[in-house]
Amino acid sequence: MEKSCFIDVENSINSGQVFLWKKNKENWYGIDGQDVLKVSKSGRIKSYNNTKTDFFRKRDDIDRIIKSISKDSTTRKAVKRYLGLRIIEQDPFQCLISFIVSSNSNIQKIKNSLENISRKFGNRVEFENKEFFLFPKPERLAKAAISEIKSCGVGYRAKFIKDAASTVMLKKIDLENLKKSNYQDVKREICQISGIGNKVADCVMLFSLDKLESFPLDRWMIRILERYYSGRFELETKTVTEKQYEVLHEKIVKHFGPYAGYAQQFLFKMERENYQKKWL
DNA sequence: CCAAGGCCTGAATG
DNA sequence: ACATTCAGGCCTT
Repeated sequence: MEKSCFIDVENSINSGQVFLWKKNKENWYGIDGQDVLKVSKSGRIKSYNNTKTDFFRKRDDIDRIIKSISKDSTTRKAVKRYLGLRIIEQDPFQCLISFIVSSNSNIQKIKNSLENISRKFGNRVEFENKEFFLFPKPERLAKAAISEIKSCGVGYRAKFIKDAASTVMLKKIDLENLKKSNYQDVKREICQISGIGNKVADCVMLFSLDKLESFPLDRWMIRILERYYSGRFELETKTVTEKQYEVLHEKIVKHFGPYAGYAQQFLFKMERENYQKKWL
């Protein structure tokens, strides 16, 4: 198979980008907003209601991107090991809520909470004789009681979820429109939603708003930078303050270039596998 | 601008 | 058993 069109479905889904996915025999089934996707081993997509989507970003010139981000031996190793790993372009609202839920949490729990949210507030559909719950629309979450949202296991994030849903419902923020804006503007916009800081914003922007220079800096990525790039990306404070995050991101884009987000995904995947962390 | 403390929750650790 | 810690952070003092 040609390198440029190969998609490693398994590793792409199991890399902390999406959560509402499960495997059934050879295929992966997942929720993407108001659609259900079935992805075959080769990356062929069949969907419940044919929403237009480029889920695996086939439009990206992956060879060029890989060449562009391969700036050091660590990245080159990660890219080689996880060839076919892709950035996923998912439904923006689902992505927004997913990463609000993700803060101060872990993959297992995020998945659990999101499944509860879909089951409780999303529409039930049948696809290939299987039952699915679509991701709830903004209106539904906006009008939900905080206590109802809390019952999904999200704790103090319940209010963030409700507020974020209201913000989208009232079109104070137009997610689709943000795809056309630049990195700085989008980040400023969505960081106004409470529950969304730098890291969550970068995830939302990278995985749903077409901002490939986003480089989510969580504990893992900080650890990776310390371990493999000693000195180059030094933190000047003990904790990652807002200012430090910004400074660090500038250095990162200077090093990895405009597709830094892809580098992040390869590095993240490699390090998590090294530590045998569980995925979905 | 930075540091410290609090926050839901459940799995892991002592 | 039971308490404490920790996990893909963020918000408030």
